[in-house]
Amino acid sequence: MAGCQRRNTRQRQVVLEQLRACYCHPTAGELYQRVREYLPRISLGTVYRNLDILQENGQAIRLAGVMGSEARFDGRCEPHLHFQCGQCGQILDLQTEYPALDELVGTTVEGHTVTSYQVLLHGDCRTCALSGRE
Amino acid sequence: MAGCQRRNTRQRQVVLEQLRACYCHPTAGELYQRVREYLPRISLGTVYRNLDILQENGQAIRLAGVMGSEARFDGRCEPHLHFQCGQCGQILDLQTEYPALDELVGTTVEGHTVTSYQVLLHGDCRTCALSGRE
DNA sequence: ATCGTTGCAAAATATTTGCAGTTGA
DNA sequence: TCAACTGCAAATATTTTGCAACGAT
Repeated sequence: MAGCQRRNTRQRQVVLEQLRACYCHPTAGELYQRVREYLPRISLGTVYRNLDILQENGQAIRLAGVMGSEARFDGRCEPHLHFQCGQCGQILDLQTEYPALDELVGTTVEGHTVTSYQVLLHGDCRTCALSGRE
Repeated sequence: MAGCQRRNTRQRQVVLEQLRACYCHPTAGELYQRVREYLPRISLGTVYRNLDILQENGQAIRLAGVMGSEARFDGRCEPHLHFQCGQCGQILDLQTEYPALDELVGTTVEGHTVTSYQVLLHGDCRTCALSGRE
């Protein structure tokens, strides 16, 4: 179903809307809970299917492999840095820019054409650092 | 079991050995298959448990942001770029270096202390591009 | 001897899918 | 129309865990 004529369903709209409204890089399950406030009868399968389609459209990004075994999603698609705290697990968008990486997009690196990138910084977030947890 | 005295078991040795011997950034299941050639009675649970411990030890990395729903692992821990092909899904290590990011390690970005990072480039690999697939 | 580790099997999680009915273009 | 989409429920896939036996130190 990749090259077909997509329809603009209410479910797809609300999934995208709530993904964008939410700064927490939600898992599919978390997003499902939020979307259910607007579409109580939506199913988790539909959320997964729409997340796949939104990725194809370039309207969502999947962050797999971040701590924990659930994939997380981001509705902000301009390349930007992510930071994940090793203590609280929270994922944050950073404003800091890396022109060196932006310049790779559209070029070829070691023979491979680059169309986008993801950066994940690991460490201890300000809140955890201040609270002195170790 | 995080702060305990680790033992150097044969299972842990072989898991690390095969992770390093393998340039394909294997999933836990793929690694399990390889390790079984040497330790036929090892269980998948043990592979998962050892991958967790190796990550704690800084001897393995769980790749962030990769396509697909299984986690993938890398036994090469010096920071380096990864590239994943959107067509064949293959993940490659790149040699290209990005000092700008190395410099972030040990510093604070927007208040958050950075201890490590991962970069994943997306695009079309040379092989897929040459084979003209779209 | 101690206690971290293992294999096994079951449980818990997470994701995908078949299908019949619904709906957007 | 009619093919894309949905809800539901079942199927799969992935990861984690309890437990008794084992083995490194």
